Amino acid sequence: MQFRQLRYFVKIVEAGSFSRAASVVHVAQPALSQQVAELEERLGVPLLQRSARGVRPTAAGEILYREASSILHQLDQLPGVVRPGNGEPEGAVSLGFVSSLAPKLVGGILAECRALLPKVTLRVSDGDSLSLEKRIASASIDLAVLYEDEFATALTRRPLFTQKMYLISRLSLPEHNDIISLERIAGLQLVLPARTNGRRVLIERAFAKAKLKPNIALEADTFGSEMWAVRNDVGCTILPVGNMSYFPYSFAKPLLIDPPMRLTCSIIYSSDLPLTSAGEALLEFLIGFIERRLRLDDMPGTEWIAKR
Amino acid sequence: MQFRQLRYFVKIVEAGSFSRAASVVHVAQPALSQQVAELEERLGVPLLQRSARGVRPTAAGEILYREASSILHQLDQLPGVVRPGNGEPEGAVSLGFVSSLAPKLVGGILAECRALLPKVTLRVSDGDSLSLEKRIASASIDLAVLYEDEFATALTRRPLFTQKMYLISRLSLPEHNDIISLERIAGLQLVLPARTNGRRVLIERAFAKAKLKPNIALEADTFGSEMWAVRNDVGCTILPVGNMSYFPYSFAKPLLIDPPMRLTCSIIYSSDLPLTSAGEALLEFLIGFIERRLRLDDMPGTEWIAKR
DNA sequence: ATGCAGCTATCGGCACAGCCTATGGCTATT
DNA sequence: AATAGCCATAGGCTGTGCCGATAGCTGCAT
Repeated sequence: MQFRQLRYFVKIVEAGSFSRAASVVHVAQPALSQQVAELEERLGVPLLQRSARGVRPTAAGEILYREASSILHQLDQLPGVVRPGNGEPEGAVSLGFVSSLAPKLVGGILAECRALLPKVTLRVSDGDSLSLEKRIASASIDLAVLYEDEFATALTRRPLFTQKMYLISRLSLPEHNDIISLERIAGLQLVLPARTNGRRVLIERAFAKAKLKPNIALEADTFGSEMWAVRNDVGCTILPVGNMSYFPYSFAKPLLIDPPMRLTCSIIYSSDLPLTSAGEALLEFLIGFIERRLRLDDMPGTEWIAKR
Repeated sequence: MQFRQLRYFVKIVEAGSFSRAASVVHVAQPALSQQVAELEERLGVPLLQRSARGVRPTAAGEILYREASSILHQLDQLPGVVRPGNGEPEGAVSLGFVSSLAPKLVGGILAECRALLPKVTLRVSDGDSLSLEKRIASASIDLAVLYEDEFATALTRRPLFTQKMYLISRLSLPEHNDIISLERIAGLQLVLPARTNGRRVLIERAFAKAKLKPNIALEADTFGSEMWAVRNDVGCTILPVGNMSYFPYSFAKPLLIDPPMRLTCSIIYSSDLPLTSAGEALLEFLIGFIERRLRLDDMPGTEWIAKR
């Protein structure tokens, strides 16, 4: 793949014709034909619809145009971005939040960060813990807030807080003292998210450690569908009670799990390479922000562990 | 600028040495020296600290490493992303929100969008209306929600709602019927955001139309500082009353402005090129989401105008 | 000190990617 | 039917970027 090909392609789409674009980029028209042809071959998709009046992008071409523009834009910014930041944190930082936390955090973070670090541009995405981890590894995002206990060596981890896990079910189970054992849970139908979810990973590991196997009745990837399934008695689920605040439906009393299971929320970033100064500043800001937000909510079973 | 250079550079940083990287990318070591030298010259900054044991990135090099990794990652994704999406919307969409609206909207959007359009990855940024507009023009983001009345021709505009503007001051002003004229306001000290802000642009235009000039006592770029300044009687400001809900401080009663001034909130996107199917889906989702959110808040002086 | 091992920078030569001009085929317009 | 504009193809040329060889540097062992 060539940078030049993308630049040509973008100019051709904008000009609506090979020949007009040729005069814009100061090369002869056949050169553009060649480059686009190679691009199309490489991607295995026709990108432009040729006609006697010029060209129009195909569906694939439109997608490529957007992606390419964005890439080229980043490329243009490089010379400015790369100059060593002197003093005030400045530049772009990409954040990733695990989907279950994103709604609670993102809005406030955007607002406060803009006031506190006005020269820092934030980009925010969400996803499940595993894909966030991958995106950290590939340096596609700088910092991620997610649920995870064990990490690849290339990641630095700042644990923030832990949450006790409870068994949630539609109907009451006959347990003493509101405590239920893993053995008992192994006999129940469970509703859990897919294996890319940090909570799921923790649960699997707890079962494996006790030489048990969870009995998964349904994999529900969005929290809403998971709650729906539990409410309709498809099975039980396991989660920190704090997560349920948005779903005040009628469930049985949560049962504490024995042995206790704690979900850890951390901020991670790549160990391979230090953060930029803007990244550093944001890391500290995030820790403070999440702590404040957490104390505000005061969810049972939640314990703050990060040091400042 | 060449992709090859970025790819080489990234590999060199990861390998910690030119020669090791050379064997990784299967070229001779001098080729890498050349390419990096050219890259450094082009950017005007040394990127690598050479030593007898290998190389370490300089501060600028670390920044470039992050940026380059992210660019190359996008590049790698291209072949997969470009293939025409059949049926369900899929792919990445970049959204921009004007800073004053971002906190209210972003969290909920991430959550609902993930449930509704699971295959769509969102990237979110915020900024003031003018920079968002620029980023739309450069295709660095796909859709933006902002305050603006007049647009460059290359932008398509979907107006969402308008809000009546009021004069906010610390102390009561002796006006009849809670209405104040622009002439009167021209005699007052104002606290307003910088010229890149959509609200500021609207106000400037209203004054210009009446052949008046606003008397700016202070430019306050974050909403918090603006409110602080008004509360401390540095001057008055002009805004939709809905914006003040987060600042329940003691101000005088808002005065309606004569002639009436309405701030329009719109979604914009590039007219040059249609949205991807994921972008289309998100546009419709956003309109619905913002309408619901607005009706929930029920702010006085707000009028929904978008058609479905 | 001296030599060695390992690193990066420089140099000259070569191959090919990518550009140019010229041209041909196509389609919509006149 | 002629024309004007469009894109694709072909053949020749040029400059970019590769290679191998080598020089210069630094830290470490002898």
